[in-house]
Amino acid sequence: MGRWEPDARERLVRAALDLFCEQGYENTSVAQIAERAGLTKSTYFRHFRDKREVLFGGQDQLLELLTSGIIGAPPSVGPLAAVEAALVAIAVTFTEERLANAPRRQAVIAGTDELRERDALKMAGFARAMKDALRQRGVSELDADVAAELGVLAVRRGFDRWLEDGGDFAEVARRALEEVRVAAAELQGAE
Amino acid sequence: MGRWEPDARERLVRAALDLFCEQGYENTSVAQIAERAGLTKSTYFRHFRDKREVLFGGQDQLLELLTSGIIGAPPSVGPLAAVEAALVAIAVTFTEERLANAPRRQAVIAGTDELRERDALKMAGFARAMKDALRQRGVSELDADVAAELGVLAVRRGFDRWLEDGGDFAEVARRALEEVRVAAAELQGAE
DNA sequence: TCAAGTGATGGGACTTAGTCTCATCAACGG
DNA sequence: CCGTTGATGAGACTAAGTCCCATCACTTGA
Repeated sequence: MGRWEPDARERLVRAALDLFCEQGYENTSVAQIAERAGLTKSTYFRHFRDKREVLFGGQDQLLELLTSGIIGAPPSVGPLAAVEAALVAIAVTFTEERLANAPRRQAVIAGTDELRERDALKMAGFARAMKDALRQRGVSELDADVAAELGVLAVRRGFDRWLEDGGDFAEVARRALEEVRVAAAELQGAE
Repeated sequence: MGRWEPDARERLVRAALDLFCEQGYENTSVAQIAERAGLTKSTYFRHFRDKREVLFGGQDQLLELLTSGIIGAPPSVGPLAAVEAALVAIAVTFTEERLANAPRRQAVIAGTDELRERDALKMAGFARAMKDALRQRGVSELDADVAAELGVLAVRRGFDRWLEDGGDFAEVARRALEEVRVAAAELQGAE
């Protein structure tokens, strides 16, 4: 395991975020990112499959956590309770350090179509993972779809609130899901 | 309004879909698409902003239809009924001709991450449009979010069924929304 | 102590997406 | 018949992303 300066990957992430904030995503080249990290373009593409991905690292881990969170929930509980377990499961990745960088990261993503595209795909991946995991629990295709979609909505809303208020993501997400669940219920009769 | 061979845009769409099916999306270059359409790369990029967009034409129109469908719904009806009006409004774009090309188009999209990404962004755009339109009706931020997300889910599910069975999209989508609505209701107590 | 192996990196050639600018050509109005 | 307009062609250019090979740091085993 040869190594010169360690943490090449993290250095690339930091360099990218800094540059994107300083001069914008579009005005930043991969070569520039690599250079600031003390590396080259070749090395960049060994760590990230494209220019966007440097902002979306570690989301594969989230997929696994969501899946195992749902599958690991007690067999007796319903789909939404299983989704809640999934939200709690991913909370371990929402660390202080992540919170520190999140505002800048979100600002960059929000300002670039190319990045919002990647973000949308990641969210769709979350929904897909939760749906598949729910199906494994014997939940119907329709119920799994609805529960997963409400789950993703809760993640999005919970994340937004976490950005503002901080605190324990598990608790924030739990409240967001409850909120969404009640809204979905009350939507029924409202004419 | 000078014109040589008419319908350049449609020719590009057809050429692209054919080539993507014949040799795959990744193995097809924009220059190839343009050449088969009897045009050049320059002209291609005047009609579509990138290589992906040739498969997603006319979705701006859908945004307008969704928005006006929701805003134009009777003021007395609830969020989900307004969403239903939006689904009915977009049905005019789901023509026989579109149905004919849809299977091949879906197959290409499903097989390429880059295209699934664009698809996810479009769906997120639908949700955003519906949410904003609902907000204009005075619907709360939370309720608008939930109703819009359920609406997009209904569009997705309705579209899948329309691909298989054909028929009137308005009716199919209406049924899909009703289905989703009932599922969301029954999800509440299920333990 | 040194030689071979391994894994991460550097470097450069190459293809293609996408932008930009300028020339051209067909239709249309007067 | 001429000037304008709008769509196209052509080609230069930048940067993303791929590929291949050389190189260097570190490890392992004799």
